[in-house]
Amino acid sequence: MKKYVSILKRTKLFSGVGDDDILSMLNCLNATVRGYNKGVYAFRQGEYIRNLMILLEGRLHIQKEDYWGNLNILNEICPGEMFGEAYIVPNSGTLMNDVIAAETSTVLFFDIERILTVCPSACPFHTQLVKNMFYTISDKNKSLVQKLRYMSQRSTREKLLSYLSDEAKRQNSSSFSIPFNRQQLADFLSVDRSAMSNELCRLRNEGMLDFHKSEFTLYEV
Amino acid sequence: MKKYVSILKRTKLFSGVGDDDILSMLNCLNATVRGYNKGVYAFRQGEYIRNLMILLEGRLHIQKEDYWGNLNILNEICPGEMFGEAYIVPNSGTLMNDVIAAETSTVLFFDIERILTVCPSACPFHTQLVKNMFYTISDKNKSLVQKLRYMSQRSTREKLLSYLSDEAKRQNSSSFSIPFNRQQLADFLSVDRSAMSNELCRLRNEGMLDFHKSEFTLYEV
DNA sequence: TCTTTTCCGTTGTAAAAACAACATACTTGT
DNA sequence: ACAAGTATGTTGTTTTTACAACGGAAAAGA
Repeated sequence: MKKYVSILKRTKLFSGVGDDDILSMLNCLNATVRGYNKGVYAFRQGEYIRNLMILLEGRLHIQKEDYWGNLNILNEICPGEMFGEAYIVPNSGTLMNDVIAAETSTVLFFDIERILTVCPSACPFHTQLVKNMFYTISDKNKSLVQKLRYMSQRSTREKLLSYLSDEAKRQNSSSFSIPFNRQQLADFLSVDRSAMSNELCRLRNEGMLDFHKSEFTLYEV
Repeated sequence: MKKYVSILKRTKLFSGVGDDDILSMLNCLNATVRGYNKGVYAFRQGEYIRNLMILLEGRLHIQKEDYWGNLNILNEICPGEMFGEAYIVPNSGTLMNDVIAAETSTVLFFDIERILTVCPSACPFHTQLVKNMFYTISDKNKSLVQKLRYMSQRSTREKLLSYLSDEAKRQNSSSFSIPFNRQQLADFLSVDRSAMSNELCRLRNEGMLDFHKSEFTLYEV
């Protein structure tokens, strides 16, 4: 468990907590670790989730496949990110999506009840942890709203532009890279790959942007 | 403030807290009340939000209008619901959407820092409040993911069917009513109203469902 | 009750996306 | 280095949606 402390100290959840305290908190919170090979399902629709999780290594995709095989990547989890927080509410039902390891991944499992119920005065960092957890889930909430904004755009062109301009703003540069290949980006935005590829090239021809692989550059008008 | 206790005791946030305790907690949490007439903007894009809010009476729509005037209702807030939780993270930037009173509304404002930082041992219900708050935001998170699922459907037909079947499941009946008129439903699903109306009638002709105004009935295959 | 406004369905047209199929460039594994 | 597999761009066709415009029904207001 010790080898993950260096990762955890950089996560939002443990921000402001010292190394030794992280270790003792992991014990206190009943944390366990599990690995998933690339392409393996970590969780499947219909399963019960009773833990809060943090991705330590690798990359996870939260996705949903409909009756006709259309795949939609609802979210991408990167190392240090927390997930599963939507299902820890008592009687919240079963998981509605699949979680698949886009790369070989390591996941940390928490007992959420312990975070929320253990007397805070017993552990000096407990208050900080609750605060961090709240900020984290609040942040995720915001990014969901953000994605909802991309998705609410009517055309593929607008979906692309809203996503790419947000990404440029987020990375603070008109040149940036995205964590998707074409098919994944199409799935993320819920559009057809070839139509999207088409639109990207059209935008390039119009001089609005340029790209090589997953590196994009946006141009002013 | 006293007159709102009967509303608050039925909210998720104050679930399990007694009347007297609610009153004292409102003081402790620096709660204030403000009213908005129907059609008035409660908040506008670009404003800073530093509070957590609960809608006491009325109905709010969280919406976004793009450059070309397309309106998208991102969410509907009903009495007892908490909102604003995505913007209380330090340095989370300004509000990205508009909040408009769909009906004349009353809103309760909290100081979020007090909830998270005041020593819990000083107030016996503090732990419960934190727990409730976490469950609430977690639940909202889930409903955002749910809406994302509707939006990720490629066609208007699929968007309608996924939303309506979810609503039927949620209300536990094949006959149910939705809180939108046609234009609002179209905005919610981010599609054209007339095209959606068209698709609804097509579905009715195919015998998959029936409707009068906002009352819907789904049929088995 | 009468008028005005809003809501809903309908139709035709133009635009856009989905789909299918293929060519080329790039990766990966051996 | 070579072969096999994957990713990306391209084109033409079909399907679907957006848009605009309108008529009737229902609701709200005077």
